[in-house]
Amino acid sequence: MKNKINGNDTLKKKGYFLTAQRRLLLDLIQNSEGHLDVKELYRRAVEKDRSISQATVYRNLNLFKELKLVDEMRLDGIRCYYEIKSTSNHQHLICQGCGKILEFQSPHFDKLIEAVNQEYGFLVTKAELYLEGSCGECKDKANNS
Amino acid sequence: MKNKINGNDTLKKKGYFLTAQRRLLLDLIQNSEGHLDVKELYRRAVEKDRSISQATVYRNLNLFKELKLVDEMRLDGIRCYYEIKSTSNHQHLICQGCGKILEFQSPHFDKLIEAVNQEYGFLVTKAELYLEGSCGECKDKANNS
DNA sequence: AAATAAAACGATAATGATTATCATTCTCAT
DNA sequence: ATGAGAATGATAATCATTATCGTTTTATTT
Repeated sequence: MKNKINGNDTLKKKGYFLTAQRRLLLDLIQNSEGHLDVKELYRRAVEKDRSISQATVYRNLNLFKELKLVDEMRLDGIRCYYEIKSTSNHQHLICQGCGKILEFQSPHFDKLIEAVNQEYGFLVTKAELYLEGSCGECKDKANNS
Repeated sequence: MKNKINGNDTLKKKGYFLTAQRRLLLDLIQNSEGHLDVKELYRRAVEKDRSISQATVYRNLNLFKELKLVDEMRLDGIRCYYEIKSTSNHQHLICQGCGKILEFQSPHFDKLIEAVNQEYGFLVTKAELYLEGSCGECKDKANNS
């Protein structure tokens, strides 16, 4: 699986250099299952490039955010998670039992955004939903104990 | 407006002391318009009690959270805001233009929670929606410039 | 291919928010 | 009033993130 991201093009088009570090980071984010936080991304980056710096990870995540190449979401109180920007605007469920992160989509969400716009005259540019609770398995476990 | 919070009772019932500092903090949170962050809460607390410590503010906010006396929400990437736990589960809009925080309610939100439960077997215990954008006024301002 | 200026890098110091520590002070049941 | 445990104030420690700075890359121009 090669780097299919248009990120490389986007960087150049906007006048940024396409460095080895940036290519590596975009690659890792794209090819990761699930959701990466800064620490985990750095860990994986170091495996491939022993000399890469944490500062570079932070710097470039901010750049990617700016260029809308990645989405940032705050899934627990502390850490941010990153994923390649996708067209489907799914939201996330965090299970407090096992820490699993589920993704979901719902027409209600879009209707909600619409309603906010119509009823309050508020133009939404970023929407992030944080739902915390128990996934099916953990719910059952709690009941059986 | 006196301290009508059942927090005082809750504290005692759970075996915590009802200290002057705790009373003050609950009072400030309850009687504040809008949304307080730690810094602002501390500022206001110091006005009333010159010797209160930041640590006490953090400590007790965590306690209040634990006892479900206050709600914590992360309205920008950095700060948390606190408000007395209310029965109406409203959500928040943050205007990027003027920083204003609006509250809103929508039946779509409850439907969303329901859908998550039914479709994914996920039991939601905490829901927080972060909507960022432009309020009516700031939207107009942007259009006229 | 060598020279160049701007951009990006690595290492690390600095910052800002939050938590932990500890000696002292309160709280409240006795 | 007294004493044991809880809470506080002051401050050090931690953790994530940002800023700084000297060096190295990058892409372009000779």
